[in-house]
Amino acid sequence: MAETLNEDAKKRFLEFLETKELRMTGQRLAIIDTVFSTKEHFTADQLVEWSRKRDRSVSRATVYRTLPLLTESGLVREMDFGKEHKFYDPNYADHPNHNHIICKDCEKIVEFESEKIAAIEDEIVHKLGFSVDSQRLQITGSCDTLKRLGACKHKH
Amino acid sequence: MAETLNEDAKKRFLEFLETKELRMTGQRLAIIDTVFSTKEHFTADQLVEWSRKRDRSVSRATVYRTLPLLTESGLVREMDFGKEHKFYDPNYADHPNHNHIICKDCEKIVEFESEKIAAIEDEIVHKLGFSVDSQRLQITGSCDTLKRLGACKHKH
DNA sequence: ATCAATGCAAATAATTTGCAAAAAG
DNA sequence: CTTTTTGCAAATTATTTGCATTGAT
Repeated sequence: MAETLNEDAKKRFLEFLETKELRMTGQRLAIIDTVFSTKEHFTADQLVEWSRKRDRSVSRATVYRTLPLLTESGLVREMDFGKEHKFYDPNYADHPNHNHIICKDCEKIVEFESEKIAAIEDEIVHKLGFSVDSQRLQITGSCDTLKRLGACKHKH
Repeated sequence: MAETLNEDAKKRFLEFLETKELRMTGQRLAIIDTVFSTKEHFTADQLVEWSRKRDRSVSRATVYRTLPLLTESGLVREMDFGKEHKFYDPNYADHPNHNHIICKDCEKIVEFESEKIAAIEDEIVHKLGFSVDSQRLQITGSCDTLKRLGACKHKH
């Protein structure tokens, strides 16, 4: 979980805060560093827990107040995989157009990109009189193990 | 709002209920007829309201207990457009693979299908060791009016 | 100094659930 | 008759908010 900090993403978020004339605080820093030190999808609750390891004073309220800033910046995206909680994906700084494939059984998630799909989308959307801002593509299916063994629940 | 009943979708849902050995009740019928008489996306709350026009005894609890049956049948899909409420899309009986493009300003939604996208998805997903069960593609962008006039909020 | 940001605890709002009564098969 | 389904009202749970205080600039 404690991977290397994505310096670029962090820098871009700090610029975003500056542009909006928002202040840097210890709590925000702890949250930001947490978010950009993982490539995992996380829930609001996990973000509270992890951020508190960096700064014990981070409150749930501040996390909930920071999440909209993160999504507004475009560096993090809110994802609904049909589970009880929303998930947040911190990988949009590096891969602004990536998609998700989720195993219906074990819930393993793989991210992938496709120029081809993006191009076709663009074409269709233009014909419909729109232009594209952002897209999200989620595929649900069966992973290898599920196909092979008929089950794969709870990890590989 | 009161369009023609989608008889096929209704029939398929009744079969689904039978398979699961669930009983037909007046309330369920009112809800089902409501769902398959519109092509609009609706919220749980709207479904309560509309169903009550057919049968005043339909309670909120029953609607909430019926929605999971509808989604489980695959004839209706839960959609998250990033708004406060979830939406339900009753058009999956006729178009099991359709996608959505949403205007970021007026929130106009257009549904579209693409064989090409489906084929590429399939190819990529196979390479990743998965097979496709279902997919959801949501594009956010600007509609014609928004592009032309710089604004289009609240309808056209 | 000034005003934004915070933690806390209370409020909100969608959804879920326990239970006794009603209705389906 | 038996078992499911219902409405009601209370419970649950994620998220939001008011407010007095703290902290950034």
